[in-house]
Amino acid sequence: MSRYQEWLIKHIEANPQFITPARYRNEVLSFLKEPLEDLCISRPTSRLTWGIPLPFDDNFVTYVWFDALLNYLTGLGYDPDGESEPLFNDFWPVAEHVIAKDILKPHAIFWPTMLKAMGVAPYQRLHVHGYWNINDTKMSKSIGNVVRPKDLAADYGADAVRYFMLREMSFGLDASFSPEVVIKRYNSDLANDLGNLCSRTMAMVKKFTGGRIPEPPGSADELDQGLITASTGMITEFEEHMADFGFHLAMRAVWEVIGLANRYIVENAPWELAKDPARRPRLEAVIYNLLETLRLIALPLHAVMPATAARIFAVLQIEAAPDLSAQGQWGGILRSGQDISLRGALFPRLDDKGKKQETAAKGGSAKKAGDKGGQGLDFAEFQRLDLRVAQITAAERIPKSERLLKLTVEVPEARTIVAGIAASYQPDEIIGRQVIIVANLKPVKLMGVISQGMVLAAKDKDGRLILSTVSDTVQPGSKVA
RNA sequence: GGCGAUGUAGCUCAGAUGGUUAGAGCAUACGGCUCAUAUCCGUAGUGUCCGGGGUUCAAUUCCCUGCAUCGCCA
Repeated sequence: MSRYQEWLIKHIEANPQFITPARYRNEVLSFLKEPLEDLCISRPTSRLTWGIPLPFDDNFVTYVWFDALLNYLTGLGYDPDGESEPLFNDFWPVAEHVIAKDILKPHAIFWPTMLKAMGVAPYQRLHVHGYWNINDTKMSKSIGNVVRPKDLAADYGADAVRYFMLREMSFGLDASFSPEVVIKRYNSDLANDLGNLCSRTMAMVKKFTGGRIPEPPGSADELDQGLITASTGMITEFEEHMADFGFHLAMRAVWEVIGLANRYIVENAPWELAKDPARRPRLEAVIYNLLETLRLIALPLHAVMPATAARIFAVLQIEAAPDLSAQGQWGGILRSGQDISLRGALFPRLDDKGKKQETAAKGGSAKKAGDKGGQGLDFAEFQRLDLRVAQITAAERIPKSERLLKLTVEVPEARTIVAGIAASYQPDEIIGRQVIIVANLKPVKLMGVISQGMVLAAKDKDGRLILSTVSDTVQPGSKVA
């Protein structure tokens, strides 16, 4: 790889957009300041039971980081002898990679190097995103705090979920998911801002302009001009941010116009204009401008919230397929005189409780089993317990607490568990021990430390706690059942 | 242990090639409107810009170091 190090540095420097966001570009460049070592692409079959057999040696396989790139190439019909299929020639030159931050190195360094060595051009760009945390803890199958997109869509609607995902995460950084955050975003951005803007605008159409789209005004005052400039500017801003994978910024750009439109209503107070017949032309101009703004808002939203955008277009009686460049200008599309109306809210407000559902950690049927109680434990219920052998790798007292120790255990991934055993054990005497833990308890915060599980212990008659364990050493993380 | 990213208002994030009063949204408080999904608009804030050292006339912004979180590697 060292042979291509200089080339790669130059390529990244010459193409600032090659790796985005820029923080990851910097990360790669600083990694490349050190000499690149060659990597071994094979593993002996004695160590790796899976993998792709190497054609020239039965005792070795190759595996993901090397093999995956080859699949991308051959999947498109790449041929090393230059006889690649049209698919490859069409798609490879415009390919962009989207990855999580943990596999930055293979995609930013190993693969471009491999491609260069093969004489194949690198992909256009590499986009790096962070992780979704769940209630401030890692999403993990062993903790069981997994969020299922289908459940979310059922709870909030696919459009709302799509919006949330793109708006809440600053692309590149980690983000935090919780039902509370979703509901907050939903209510403030979708219900209050966008939904209510549509609602109040359409109500005024009904009340003040006979349910019809008014004629476009012949002139624009300062307020109108501000709205026009902002709305049309939003289209290009949206396109730029989307192209850069700045999804949250793209969303923000749209919401700035939504906010502006809400202000425009207050500043013009159509309900006042409606009281004076002489100001009828101004009233109609204001309504028209609002409808036109709604149309322009729905245009970029089509990419993110297709159903919502379609509904707005339907309300405005626009039949043409959404097209940013063809319809992104102010005016000329709404058909004056058309009867229009909106029935129902775009995004009915959610109350904190009503819609709030435990999306994490609970299997539906198991939840039922838990309700029975009292009559003894049925087997399904028992099966919900995830008991595992954990190896203690670190232990320390939690300041100001008499009972609590903060343990780091391997199951086999590292976890922090707060255990109330400080009265019975010194931290260093338990390091290295194996204990049995409940691995799928909901994380809780104890004395400011998040505990991901619970250590089982027996209580002696004098109140001393004796740690549970297994009778022989086993692999950390082994299930107890 | 090594490399790196991140650390800015209660929360999520912007931002400045170093230079007068550091920003936005949400949350909070108060005020206003009534077209609207108890929605909207306005006003008000608060910040040792992670800690410590250094360079400088001047650092939150540059350098060093420490701490915390996350990722990669060993």
